[in-house]
Amino acid sequence: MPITIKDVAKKANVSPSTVSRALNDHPRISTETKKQVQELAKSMGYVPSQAARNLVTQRSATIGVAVADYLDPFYVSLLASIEDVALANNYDLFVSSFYRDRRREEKLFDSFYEKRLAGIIVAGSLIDEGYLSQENRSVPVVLINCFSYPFSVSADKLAGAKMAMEYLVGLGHHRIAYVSQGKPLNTELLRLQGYRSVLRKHDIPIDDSLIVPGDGGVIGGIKAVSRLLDLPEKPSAIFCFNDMTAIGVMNALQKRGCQVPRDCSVVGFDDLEIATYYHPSLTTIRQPIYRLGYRATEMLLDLIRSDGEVGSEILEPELIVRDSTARAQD
Amino acid sequence: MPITIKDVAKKANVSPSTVSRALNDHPRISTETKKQVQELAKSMGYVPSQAARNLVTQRSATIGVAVADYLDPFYVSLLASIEDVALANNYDLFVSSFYRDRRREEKLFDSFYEKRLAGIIVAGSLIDEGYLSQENRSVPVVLINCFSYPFSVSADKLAGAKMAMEYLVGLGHHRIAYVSQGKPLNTELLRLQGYRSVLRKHDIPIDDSLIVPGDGGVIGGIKAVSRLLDLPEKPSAIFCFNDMTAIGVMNALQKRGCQVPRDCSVVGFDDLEIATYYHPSLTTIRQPIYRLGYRATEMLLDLIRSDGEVGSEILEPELIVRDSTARAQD
DNA sequence: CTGAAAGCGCTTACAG
DNA sequence: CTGAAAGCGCTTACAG
Repeated sequence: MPITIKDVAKKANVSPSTVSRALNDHPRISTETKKQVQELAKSMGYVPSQAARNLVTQRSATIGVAVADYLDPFYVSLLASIEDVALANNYDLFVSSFYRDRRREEKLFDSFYEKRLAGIIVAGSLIDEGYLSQENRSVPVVLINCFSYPFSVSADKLAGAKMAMEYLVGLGHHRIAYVSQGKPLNTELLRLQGYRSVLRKHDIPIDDSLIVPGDGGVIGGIKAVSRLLDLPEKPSAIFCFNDMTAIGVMNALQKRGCQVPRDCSVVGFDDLEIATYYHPSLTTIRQPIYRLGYRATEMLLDLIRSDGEVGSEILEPELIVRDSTARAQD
Repeated sequence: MPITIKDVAKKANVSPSTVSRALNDHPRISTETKKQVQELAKSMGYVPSQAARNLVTQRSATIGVAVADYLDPFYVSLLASIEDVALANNYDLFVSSFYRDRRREEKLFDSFYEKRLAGIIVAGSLIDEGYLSQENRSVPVVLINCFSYPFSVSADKLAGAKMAMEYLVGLGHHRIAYVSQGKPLNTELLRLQGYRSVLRKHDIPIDDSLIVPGDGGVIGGIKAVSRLLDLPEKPSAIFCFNDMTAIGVMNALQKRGCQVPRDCSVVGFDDLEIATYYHPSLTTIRQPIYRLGYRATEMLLDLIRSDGEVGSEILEPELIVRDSTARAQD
């Protein structure tokens, strides 16, 4: 059994109250007893029980973070800045993934709520504005990349998709495919909207057979390619939902003897580390990952501290040109 | 403020004890009141406080998982099986990374202990057997890939390294480099031991300039290559600490105009998803990732339930031949 | 089958 | 500056 505050009190010949105050640097306590108690507690290996403390103070210093997919480095990279801000403010993190499964996301939220966490950040939510109906549960929730939710930080997916498409069109590509995530979420619909609007703007006809579903991961990209290469008229460029999809796409293209970028250009979305190191390196739309996590956490801390009104924030993405794109051939 | 058991009791005109029993499916309670209370609680949106429950029952249904690096998919893949076993046994997971930093690992352990978690799994520990000295803190700890710790599950790194080296030597390679993780951990030393023993066995002289440090990630692999390509006599094959390192290595080789596998063979360790999808696909040593996490969690549950003696377990790795390796040229 | 009471390990007004 | 007491939200022997 762990050592309790009473054990320390007994050994120090003081009351539990005094031990508590000593350990919490309370002002009204003599420097002497404070130091004595602190040393004794340490030597006994005393570690306070967070559960007991949270219960009595009615607050918690833990933030819950739910990410869509551990295996997508985008979400994992987000954790770095979330952790930086959280630790700097003496919060720690409870991280979990819901594997792009709505049920699991709901369960995760329940389990966070049972723990009475101070607040929750969800990245890649499938519930989206659904969190609004949870407002009777009094816990602040901030979403990343769901701009329709009032407390959220997002990269501008529409602008990002437009950049990618303008760039490809500018290279002379007319048959441009889009490999989606396969789920009709906001973040998906905005990319698709960008895809369509740029084509329309340049009077390029929209061919729905060039819009194929992926799954947000490598496998989805691979499957998408086999559909695209079976088309009577193949695409000369492929815009992908994200970098993981793009890696699957590039891999499948190369396996089928289709050189990137000579025979087909590929553009991703996210700018993961692997985008730089894949061969060929990947042209992509960089999401401001660090800023996303940073601002989301600051926003959550604001909500925790003051219930203050905060709006949804939108950050600008950036086109990063690398070796997976080239001029259209003819 | 969240709804408490008292709120439900008042509204249901029963005592808090009865509410508690109804919600916990206690046997000695009438089916009728049980159902009534359960429905009322649900309609009121009552969610029990885990902190309060843990405090009074003196146990927790949460397992802490500390992994060396979120950005290395090896660790993240481990989470899948850990989660499977944990959820099947009604435990949930508290996951965190210590970013290959010993201080952070220590802090993480403290923070886990404050939460009085049921047990802890550490993958890629830098503390290793150091956890033994923490035994006064009464929490079971299972390590993954640290076979010198009594409660651990590991892949056989020595055997894995030997497989990789025997395979390369069998292809006719004599100048084989090793890119390490850069830290003198067990898991590293065993690979090095395997590297050396195979060379010795085949009477190939050991050239220490071919042993260069990486950092367990892509960047380390890239840096290692610039050192290797500056050698007067270049290696014809490179054995890498892990797949992430190998990706850095392959990338740097290709950037410097060195074709893989024609000019240089590369072997990784882990068999991450990306090993299949990188171009060229990576020959590697497969760690039984799912089994590692699975057995570690079962072992931890045994410890939680019975304090029973458990030994350290070693699982066999497997050589996966792909396209990053070829016969030596001359 | 149900309720009143004690207690888990803390913190914090309230006295002194 | 220190201690006794109450209480956070639960569970669970102990009575009835």
